[in-house]
Amino acid sequence: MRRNKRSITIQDVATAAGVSVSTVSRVLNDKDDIAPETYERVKNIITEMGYTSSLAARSMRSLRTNVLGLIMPDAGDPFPIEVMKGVNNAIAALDYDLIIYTCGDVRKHYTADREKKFVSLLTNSITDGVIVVTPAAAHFNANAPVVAVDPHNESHEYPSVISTNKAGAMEAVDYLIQLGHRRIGFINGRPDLKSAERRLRGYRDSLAQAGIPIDPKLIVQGDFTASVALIGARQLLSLSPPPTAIFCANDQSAFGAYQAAHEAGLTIPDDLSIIGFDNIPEAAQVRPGLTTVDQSIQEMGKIAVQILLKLIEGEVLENKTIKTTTRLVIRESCRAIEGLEVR
Amino acid sequence: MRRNKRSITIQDVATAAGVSVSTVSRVLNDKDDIAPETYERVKNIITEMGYTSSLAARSMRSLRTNVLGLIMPDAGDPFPIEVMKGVNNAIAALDYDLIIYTCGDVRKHYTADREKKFVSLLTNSITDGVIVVTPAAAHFNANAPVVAVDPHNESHEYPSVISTNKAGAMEAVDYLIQLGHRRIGFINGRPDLKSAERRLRGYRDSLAQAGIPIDPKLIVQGDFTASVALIGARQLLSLSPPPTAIFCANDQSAFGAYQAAHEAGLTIPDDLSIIGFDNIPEAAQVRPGLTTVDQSIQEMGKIAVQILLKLIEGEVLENKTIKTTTRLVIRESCRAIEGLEVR
DNA sequence: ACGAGCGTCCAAATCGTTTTGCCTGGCCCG
DNA sequence: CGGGCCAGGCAAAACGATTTGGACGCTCGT
Repeated sequence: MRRNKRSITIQDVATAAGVSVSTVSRVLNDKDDIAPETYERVKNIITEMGYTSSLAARSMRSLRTNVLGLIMPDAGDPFPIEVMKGVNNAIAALDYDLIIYTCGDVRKHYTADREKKFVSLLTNSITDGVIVVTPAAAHFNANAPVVAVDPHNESHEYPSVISTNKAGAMEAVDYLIQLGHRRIGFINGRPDLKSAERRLRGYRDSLAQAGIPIDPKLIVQGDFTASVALIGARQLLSLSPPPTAIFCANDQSAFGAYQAAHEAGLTIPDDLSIIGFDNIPEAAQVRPGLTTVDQSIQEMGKIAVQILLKLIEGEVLENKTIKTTTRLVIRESCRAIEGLEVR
Repeated sequence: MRRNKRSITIQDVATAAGVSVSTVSRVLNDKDDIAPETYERVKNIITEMGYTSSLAARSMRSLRTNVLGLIMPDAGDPFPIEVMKGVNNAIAALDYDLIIYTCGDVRKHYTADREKKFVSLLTNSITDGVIVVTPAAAHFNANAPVVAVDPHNESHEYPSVISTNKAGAMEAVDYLIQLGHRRIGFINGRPDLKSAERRLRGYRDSLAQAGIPIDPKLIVQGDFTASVALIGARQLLSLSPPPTAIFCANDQSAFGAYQAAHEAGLTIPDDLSIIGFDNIPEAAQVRPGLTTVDQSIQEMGKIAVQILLKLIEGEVLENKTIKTTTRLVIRESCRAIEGLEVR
């Protein structure tokens, strides 16, 4: 095959500087026990030659690599992307680097096996620890700390960051009820995800609390994508009587509902109120602005980083699941009904 | 510090299977010269023990790692994200893995130095080649092939994938002119990016070709973000007379213009036509749907992968810059003016 | 004056793989 | 019956870094 031109090694630097390999190594790692002048000289030669130490060799020898890993589905789903941003921003300030492994579309390439493989791959060698977004596997044989963000289910061996899904959902539905809505549809998320289940639970509990009976026809299946939500929303709007409001398990689904409303000639919020979950950036850009439950996804990524660092430092966690609080963000997609005050 | 429990090595597998290390290695790499029964036995033990070979050790010894790298700014910018998706999808089908290095916000952490550092880091050891999105540096001392997507400027040592920015911009402005617009504003992109410059050039050329004089006040500075574009759009709308249409250097900027129109009480497209560039997914979701120049960003990522693979295989490229063609996508954000037919 | 202590550096071991060359039986063939 | 060949497997040498245990001069205290 291709014969690579050998790259510059620590050896080359050492001979160029007229010192030993180990001396160069201690310069690189800012050890003491080195004369200021040699330090300076070696340092210069390093930058001059454009030398970078091989991550492979480095991480093979020493346990610490100062690299963290992030494993996530890529898909069209904005959730992992937002987590990524949060993680990235949190890390940029630190003395760590980030390696992201993405496994492709959840529905095509991403399997629990791939996930496990990547966790092994990263923790076995290169990284000091990894964050896994919406992990499907319950067990990893990792060789470094693992933190999960929004895992499929909560009872796990690894610590995880999740938001108060149920409370958030209740807040959303409470808001709709307060606006006078009684027939409220729900577009569910992927049923295999714990977070979707919790939101459904919040929907049910909120209605029950208000004494509104639950109509099973008002609950349709979704999978957190706009396209499937579109189908569900059409179904909801074809009921008689149709719901006056729809609570969607995530913002993407809400966009699907927007489109269904558009197709049906309904204007939002006058004819139909819609509320989402997540508060992804697009929620603010869409017209009318989407009222939604903010779960500050980036914040979740940031917290995951903090936990991971603690674990790497050897600290023991007091509790393994960290909950981030949700918050209702009111924009323009909901409206009061039945003569209650408008806006 | 933390004393890691040593992970399972090829040694452990070897002793467990009662064979030598090298035998396990050839099983792993599907070499011949191995008895079917030993192959089977070792294979079983491997899965049983949940062994994964250390990427670090592997890539240190052999040149090929079957891992590609992607280096990109993360930022709030959807462009690199779309490239990422394209790259990822292209790779998922192949026998390669992908490692992504993101350098944080362009305006904060992302510097040419960091970029170079990452290229060295990845090419020196772990990856067989890397793709860099909107690279700022003109030269990398890489030890493996490098391909750029939408580089800051075109005259480079590494091959790059760019779209026909100027032609795309001309198509957009031609379209506006054809709709009867004469006062057309332009919100520029980041001036340090070649692509922005080319789009500006297209804007100028298209106007010149139609015999419309260029009013410098109609060109405002932007930086590819919605927030800065908002300021520029306000500025444009405060001119007298204001433009009847605005061409934005990217979709993000167009969203900024949307907001400015909203603030000014103008409805799109009746009072103001807006056209973008990129065709990011949000462009279809926004109301009214954004007419924009599609540069199929994901496709660019895919092409970058193809080129990179060729380089890795040792092929020589016929030409170093590959252009992807743009295409005008007409949605609802533009309208004919002055009694020309509507829609 | 002599050993201890200190500052600076080096040689060698080590990490977990892949790869190369060699060994060892068994089999075939002359 | 003996030599050559082949399949199957092993031992050892890389790869490029970090870490450990000294070595080698000096200075200083006693």
